[in-house]
Amino acid sequence: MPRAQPYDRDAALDAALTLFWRKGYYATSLKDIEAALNMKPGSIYAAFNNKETLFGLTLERYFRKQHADFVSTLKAAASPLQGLADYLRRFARLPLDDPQRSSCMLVKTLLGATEQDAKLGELAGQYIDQMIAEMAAAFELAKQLGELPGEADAAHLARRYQADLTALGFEASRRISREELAVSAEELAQKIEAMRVRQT
Amino acid sequence: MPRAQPYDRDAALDAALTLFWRKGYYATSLKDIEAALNMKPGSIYAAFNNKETLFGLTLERYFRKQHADFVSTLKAAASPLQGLADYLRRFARLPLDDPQRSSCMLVKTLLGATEQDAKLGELAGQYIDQMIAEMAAAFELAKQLGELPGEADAAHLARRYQADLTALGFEASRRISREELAVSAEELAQKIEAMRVRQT
DNA sequence: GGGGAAGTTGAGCAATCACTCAAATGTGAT
DNA sequence: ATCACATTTGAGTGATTGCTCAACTTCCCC
Repeated sequence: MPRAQPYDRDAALDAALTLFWRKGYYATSLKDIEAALNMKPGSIYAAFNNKETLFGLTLERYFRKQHADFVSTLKAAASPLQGLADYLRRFARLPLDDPQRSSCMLVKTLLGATEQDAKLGELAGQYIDQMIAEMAAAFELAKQLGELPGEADAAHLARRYQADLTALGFEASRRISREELAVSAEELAQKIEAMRVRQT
Repeated sequence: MPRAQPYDRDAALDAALTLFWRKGYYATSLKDIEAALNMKPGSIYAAFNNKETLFGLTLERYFRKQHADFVSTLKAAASPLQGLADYLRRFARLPLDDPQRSSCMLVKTLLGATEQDAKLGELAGQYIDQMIAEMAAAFELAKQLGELPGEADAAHLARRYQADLTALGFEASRRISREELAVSAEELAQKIEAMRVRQT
């Protein structure tokens, strides 16, 4: 008896995102996907071409969310450096069962990718580079606004910032209390704020 | 025509370690293992029980190496804090094609583990905790030697140190120049050294 | 109300997965 | 020499993998 209700692409991609984020590309089987999307194989392939393409779509979706989140946090802040510090502190406020605490999907994908299908790893790497570029833009803006000294290396600061974020995400993925995580986030945030030149 | 030369357990485990480190647990097939160890399936199962056990053995092997490396670096240093700083700087000196640059195997395993076989993830987590405990012992020793102030939180410092190390390893896994990596490592190392109280 | 177009279905494809075991053979004690 | 034991072999196990497709149902336009 074919022809159930047509699928909801947004809902399906969200479900796939949750699944892939949690289990990773290799450990997720099409059976898992069928169950999570409530779709039969034929429909899945008609809609998303194949497993790899579907994963790519979810990765892009994840990136867009993270990117939008980062940008909106920066815009809401009083200054670039303040926004960067705020973004770090937000990590500590995430509830223990928040999916965000299960480590960044881009990092997991990059680390889990093998050379045999390097596409996914490269894709994740590109998205991470885009995030870093966005961070570098924030540091650059801070320079232009006089928040940072003129000799500051925005590109380097951005790479370090992203690495700190990765490390914080890794800490969060361990069994750690919110208080401990908050202390770590606070330290990193203050390190950012301490870079601000005295506005004499 | 059976019965080739008997296998060399150490060499086999080293080969398996390299393979698993590079590709991860799920993406590594028994075909890959057969080729890397130059053993047929029967021999592999006679020697290592199954794939999961073999992976566990390689993970332990990896941990032992990392642990021994850390401990010897600390012992060679003039003081605990100096040793911790040295260990960070060693990262930057690794050649670009060193397997160590492809991110810590424990971290990769922890992030790649799913709940369906959580054993491997838990195992990796335990080894990481042991590394953190070793780091905490170093910070504690630094306190007792008067290198650190009495109110320093060794456990917290160790967790942050490990997170920094993870972040550095992640930076190293990206396509990054040795110089850039050296700058990051130097920053982290100086952060450690800056904690030293003035020996008046 | 007739007829494509679009889309879902689910059985089943070849390939691969982790894994097994009877047969073959080298090894060491007698 | 002989024999029991230990160990490797590799074809082959059933299960699962990612994926295909003919059949079918619903929708929309005429």
